[in-house]
Amino acid sequence: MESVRVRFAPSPTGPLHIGGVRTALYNYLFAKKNKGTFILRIEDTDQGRFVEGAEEYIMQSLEWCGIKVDEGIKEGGDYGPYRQSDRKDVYRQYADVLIDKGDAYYAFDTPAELDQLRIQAEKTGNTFIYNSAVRGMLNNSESLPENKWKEKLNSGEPYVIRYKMPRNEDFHFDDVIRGHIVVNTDTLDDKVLFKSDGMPTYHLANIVDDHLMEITHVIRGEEWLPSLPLHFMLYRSFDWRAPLFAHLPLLLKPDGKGKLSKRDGDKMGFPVFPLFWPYGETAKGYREEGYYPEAFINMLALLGWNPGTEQEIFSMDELIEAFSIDRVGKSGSRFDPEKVKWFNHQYLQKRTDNQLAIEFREILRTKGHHVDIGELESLVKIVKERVSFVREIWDQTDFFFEAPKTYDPEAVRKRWKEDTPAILRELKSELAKTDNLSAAQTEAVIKAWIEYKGYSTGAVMNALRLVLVGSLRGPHIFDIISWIGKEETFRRIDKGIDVIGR
RNA sequence: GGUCCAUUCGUCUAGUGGUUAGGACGUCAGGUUUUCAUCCUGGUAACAGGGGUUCGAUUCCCCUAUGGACUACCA
Repeated sequence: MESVRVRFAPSPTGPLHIGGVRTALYNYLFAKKNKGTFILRIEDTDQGRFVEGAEEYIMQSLEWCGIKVDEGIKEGGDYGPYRQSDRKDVYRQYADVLIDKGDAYYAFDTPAELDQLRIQAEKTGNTFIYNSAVRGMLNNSESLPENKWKEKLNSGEPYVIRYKMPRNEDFHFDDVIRGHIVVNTDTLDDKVLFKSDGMPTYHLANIVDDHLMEITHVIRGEEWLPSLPLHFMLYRSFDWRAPLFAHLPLLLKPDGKGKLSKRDGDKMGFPVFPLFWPYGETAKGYREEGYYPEAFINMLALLGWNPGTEQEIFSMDELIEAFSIDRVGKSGSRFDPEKVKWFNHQYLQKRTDNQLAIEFREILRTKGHHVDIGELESLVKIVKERVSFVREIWDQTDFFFEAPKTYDPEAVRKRWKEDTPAILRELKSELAKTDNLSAAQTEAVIKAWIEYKGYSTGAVMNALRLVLVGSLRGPHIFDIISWIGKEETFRRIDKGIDVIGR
């Protein structure tokens, strides 16, 4: 049995967005599920759109996501080079093969001339298609006499090589996700295969490389579906066996219209990139926003694919095990930023207190607090289930580190009565009698005391919370007292009485 | 405009020629929590429309509508 080889083939024109990451992920899952090879090929045949740093960004993004490349620029492999600009020399000979076979030809039309034709066609409500219908009237080796076009060629006049799309043929082919598709070749055009700058276009480079790299399955975005007939046609012309194709549905904008684009992130307040992109127009990434790669990947995997069971939380290994291309949907998926947060919450709960303490310690440092890791573990334990992100731990625990500076006026109005200061002072002296202020011990002491005195539990507890936290929020009050200690508790009671007064 | 693709709760989706059309996110309500959040329980909400085929269509076919992709010497 032939081994599976798939490739993710982005073009380094900027940061990879989540749609691209998902394509990479599905390729990876498919490869690993089938004990195959995942290849990263950089398609940089358009020199004009090359963006510095993009290639490195792509590799780092995959790494952060836990998508491991088997063959690629950094990893090496037997089918390199893995960057198309480094393969420049291999493409021309294949274009020539097509010319020799009569399946391609030289064309000398300038971009300006073609633009003109398109504009003219548009005026009459038509679309200009460079194909068998007009080929003979244009400036190419099909229309010109042989001596004429050879002369142009020899004189160094710029030219492109175009594929000679057959006339009026119903062309049948299959897509793993879409099924059987039939297209009449008259609706297709004579695509440029080789550009005047000496570089191949996507179509040629892609087919040649997939063949040379022995790719068995092409899994890519749906935006390529319209050019699939051309690609199959090329395989036929070369007399190569075509790989299987699977076109993934697109990711759509959360608010409705159109496919998700790189600009949507900042516009709608959620990241569309895995990592921060520091060049040009800067854009935030999931990593910097505090998402775990496992959560990000889990969400992405389920956007357009489902396991057919009700399981939702998947590790990468579980995804590999469960993945199947037949369970990829046909329609576009609207990206929902809310659901990623939920996934992150799930993954955060699965982390150990020690891991979270280490992560939180970094944030604490930036706030100027240096706390023993053991203490942080006990703190994290108290609040972890309340948060979805590590950075939110600070929002839930700021009052553990800093006494309240202000007191929520609304809470004061509702919970601070005439006799509150006196009660709190009483409570203080009651607590002073105890040395052990564990949460359980504190709870026992306070509750017994409240009962003995016949006070209202709500009144005491809320007032106490108010002086300790500054507002009516946060975890159990006994946990707070236990963590900050007796002295700090007393200081806060005094300060609260002093500031709130009466 | 042309070509191709798609269409189940607001969103991601399961599903079947006969189901109370299932789950998750969100949302709402109740419970737990002396607070807030979490959590638990419950509710809300969908087969785009019209024709067929059929004893019966959400499911199969056609049309329409809507959405999307492509329509470059970009990928």
